[in-house]
Amino acid sequence: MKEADQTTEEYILDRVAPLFNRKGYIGTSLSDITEITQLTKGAIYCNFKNKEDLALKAFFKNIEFVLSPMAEGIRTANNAIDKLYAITGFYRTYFEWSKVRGGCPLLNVGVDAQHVNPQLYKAAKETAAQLIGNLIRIIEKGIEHQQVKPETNAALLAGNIYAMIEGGVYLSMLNDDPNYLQNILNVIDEMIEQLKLK
Amino acid sequence: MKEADQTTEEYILDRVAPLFNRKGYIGTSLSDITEITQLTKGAIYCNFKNKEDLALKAFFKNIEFVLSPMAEGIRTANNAIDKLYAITGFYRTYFEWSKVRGGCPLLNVGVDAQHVNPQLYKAAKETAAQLIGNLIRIIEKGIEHQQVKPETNAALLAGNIYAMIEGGVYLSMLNDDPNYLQNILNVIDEMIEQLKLK
DNA sequence: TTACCCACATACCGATTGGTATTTAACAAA
DNA sequence: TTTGTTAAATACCAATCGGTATGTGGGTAA
Repeated sequence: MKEADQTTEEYILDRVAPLFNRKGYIGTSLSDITEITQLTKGAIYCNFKNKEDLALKAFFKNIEFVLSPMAEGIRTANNAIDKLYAITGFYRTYFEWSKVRGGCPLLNVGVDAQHVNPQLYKAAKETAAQLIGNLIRIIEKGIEHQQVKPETNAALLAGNIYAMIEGGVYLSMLNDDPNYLQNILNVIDEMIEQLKLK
Repeated sequence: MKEADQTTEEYILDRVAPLFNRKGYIGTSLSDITEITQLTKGAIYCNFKNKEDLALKAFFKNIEFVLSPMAEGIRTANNAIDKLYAITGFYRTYFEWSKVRGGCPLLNVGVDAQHVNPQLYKAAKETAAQLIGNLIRIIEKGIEHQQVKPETNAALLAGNIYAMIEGGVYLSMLNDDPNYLQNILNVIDEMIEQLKLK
């Protein structure tokens, strides 16, 4: 059941995080949680302050899980254009990858928690800001190192790219069809190609 | 309280629909509903089969409300390109317009209901299909009448446009900042401009 | 005037909610 | 062997959940 060197807290998070991602904060009940962990409320409340605490940590766990393969690809690429292609390349695997986890946690929590749980909503907002911030920095470094057209508006472009990605993720999840995301990634790749300094 | 010629059913839907849009299906309780309508459960269950029935009708009410200004603009335009511009023009008002209603019902229900309420999820899916279908038909008619480049892939383009719009809506709602949507609409407008048959 | 109908209110239902106080059992230190 | 600690189980709580059975009061038709 529990992996060898895993604490109970980690074990609970591992089992519960996908549940929160799928059913949302209110939709996930304590009995759902005790059922999937095969533990009792005593164990849950011994390791987490309350449901909100658990949900928040589950969100970060989900984000870390679904995004973990992206960092490596970005790091490996040694110029801005290739880093951007690494990002779209990662998102080409994202539909299948996040689907087993209940979809994109950023999209799910951002929509689900807005009028329901301020803390979770704030966490989603900050995560999105961080992702877009990373993208901005890549583009700006690209301009700095003469890899990207100097007239590029980094913040504008980064926001557009993430809007397109999340929109593609949304339509793909809604229709259970990876093509919506793939098609929008093709458009983004064309945009990246146009950024190149010839 | 209730408008003159309004049935109780319409009155309940009017008051309850924004609530469902904001808080989701599970997040909206019967006591929320009786509170905002100033009616009792007797009145609710006299006019609706159950909570699911009410939520479903509330969704369609929300969709009809937020999208109602779009049809007129499309109808008025007398060629495909102008109809497409009418759509992006409408979505330039969409952030403020849908915000008072609790955001985009298509996005909210599509994300919220997926693993929680199959009927609502299906309704969101079908609504999205209808919107994209309309867009496809406009583009295809444009090709037919030599207003749009004949090599245009209507289904592909329509899917991309809606992904971009919903992504922009998502980021704008998440950050309470209309610019994400505006910026992506600018990109879409550029795409429309390129569709023109010179 | 009476009888009926029906929209809505009231009162109640068992089940479930998130949370807590108490108990238990296993282990470590003495 | 005893004691202290602590993680987890158990038992319990008031509040709320969605839903229903019964009451009630005003309008309508006979």
